[in-house]
Amino acid sequence: MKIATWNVNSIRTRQAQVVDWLQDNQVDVLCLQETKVIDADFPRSPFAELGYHLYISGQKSYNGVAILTREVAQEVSIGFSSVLAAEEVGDLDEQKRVIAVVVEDIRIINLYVPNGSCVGSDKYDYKLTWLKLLRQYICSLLEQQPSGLCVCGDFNIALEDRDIYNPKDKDNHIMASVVERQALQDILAVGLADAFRKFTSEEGHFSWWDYRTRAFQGNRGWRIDHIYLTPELYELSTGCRIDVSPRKLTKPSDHAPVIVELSISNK
DNA sequence: ATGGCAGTTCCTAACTGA
Repeated sequence: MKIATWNVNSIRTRQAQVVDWLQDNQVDVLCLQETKVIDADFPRSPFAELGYHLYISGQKSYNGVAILTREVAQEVSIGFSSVLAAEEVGDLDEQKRVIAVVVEDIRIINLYVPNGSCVGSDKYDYKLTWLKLLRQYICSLLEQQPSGLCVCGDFNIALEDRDIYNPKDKDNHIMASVVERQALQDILAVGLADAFRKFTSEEGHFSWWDYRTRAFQGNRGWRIDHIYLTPELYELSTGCRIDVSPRKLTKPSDHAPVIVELSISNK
């Protein structure tokens, strides 16, 4: 079973690239972030024609998440409020950043974590509040999913120095600050492990490169797109890689897809 | 040190992203 995550930075702009990628990479589940489109305008048919079922939660201009699955999902849940009480969630579901499905008894959670803008900004506070709620959300789902969780998406956090091309002086930098990293560590401590780092320990592997500085040409990137697995699934994972090839295309997303393979029989 | 690019809408300017 193959599960992939990809921040496409507008599904309407990237539609053809995603279709091509799906044809070349026969994944069972594809989690998309930053679809940037309301549900009514999501380009469903090109993906349906490839045989995928679509589960989407979008909004105008910003954010937006979607999951494409080969098999019909056993369950679909949108937002934190599908799991947590309304008073806990507050307004944190207004931005469409969370969608989950159950496939092969595995719950696959697709996240678009807030960027946070600058350390100390209102958006940074929002990111930290959001991450605290995410921990509650994952804790609740852990209890009800004995077969395991796959928590993936654009986390907008590089957890370790080896995940950044130039990690110097990043303690107060957005996506690498000490507080953000600790917030993510607190989430992982509930029982999640990084699939990518099971197979690759060296530095120099990234999933995002800034458009503005021609960062991709020099591989000046960050690894901020992650796939985290509960212990049983982690043991069943047989590979995890970042596919940089779509980043080389004309008009690419600034992110590359990440794919994990699990040794689970496909029905 | 600064700004660089790309996407969207309130579309030829302003915003958000990371």
